[in-house]
Amino acid sequence: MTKPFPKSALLIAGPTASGKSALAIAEAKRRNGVIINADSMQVYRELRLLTARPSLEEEAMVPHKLYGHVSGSEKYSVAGWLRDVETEMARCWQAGQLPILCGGTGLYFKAALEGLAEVPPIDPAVREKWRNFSGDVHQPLTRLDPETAARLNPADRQRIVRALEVIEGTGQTLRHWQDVGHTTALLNQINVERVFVDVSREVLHQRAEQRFDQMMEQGALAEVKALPAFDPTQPLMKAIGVPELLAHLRGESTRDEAVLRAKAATRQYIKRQTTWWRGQMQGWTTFTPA
RNA sequence: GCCCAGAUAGCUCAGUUGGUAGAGCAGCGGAUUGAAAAUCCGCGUGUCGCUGGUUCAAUUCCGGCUCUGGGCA
Repeated sequence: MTKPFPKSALLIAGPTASGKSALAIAEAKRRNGVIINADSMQVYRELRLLTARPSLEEEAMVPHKLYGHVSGSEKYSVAGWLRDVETEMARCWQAGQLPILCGGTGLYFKAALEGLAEVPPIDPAVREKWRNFSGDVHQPLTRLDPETAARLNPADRQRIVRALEVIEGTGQTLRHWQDVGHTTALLNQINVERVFVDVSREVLHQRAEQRFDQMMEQGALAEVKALPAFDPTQPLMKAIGVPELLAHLRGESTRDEAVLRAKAATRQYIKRQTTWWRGQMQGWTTFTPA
């Protein structure tokens, strides 16, 4: 009887511009680690600059996975990410390396720690139908799935559309699938160390704004200009800076206005990330970089 | 120097026929299960430029001053 090799993982989360990547690199060097991206936007190939992906130099220092591995034309989401992470973690353990999940997307960490409802795949035609539906969507949901409709704010179109595609695509309510059970959490039975990089709001704002100025100097406009004509509903088209800079390129705002708006969007994102970890992610060790 | 306009929330502005004021944006708080850097909900944070006068009461009316635009010199 051989004792099973104790599997471990290190999770590094924190708001944007908190210094997660630097910590991840230091830990990866020290502990024979592989950095695995846990950020919903840094997966997109087309946006290295605007998503503040680790630089080529940084990527050369220690192994980095799931950065820029997805095309912006794909409909990537938490489910795809879970599949990809599972593969990468298995490879790490096989090679005797420590997986280090690093990123700022709360939902991704939550899904990895707690699992995800096992909703069967939904016919793309059904998804498209509701996503492109132009009228009120709350009414139809009230008819098809009154319980979920009552639960959701009538203005929360995105969640309503999801509930609609689930009830129509599977014949069961979203609530049903969520109650039936979750996938086994990826990090179940694994020795997990959770670190939340905590930096004061004031410093985050200052760093994020400075960082956006640097992005502009390094060619953020060119990056946006080079984007293929993706459907505006593709996730990467909503990455902070993309809508703002596109509006500027269309002549709808000055460069300065676009920069100010993108910086404001970054501050608002920092606030939502902070709220998420405050409310959803109890039990993380906080770490404040020197 | 003179004339005109303006001065109200962090910003851009609205408003009060005299009873201490409200929009957008910013900000702050919250929610969050296949788009999550998404999506949604909640919250005004104020010497109404300063200073006298009239008035029971002035941010509002009147005078003076300061500052900022614009015009005339």
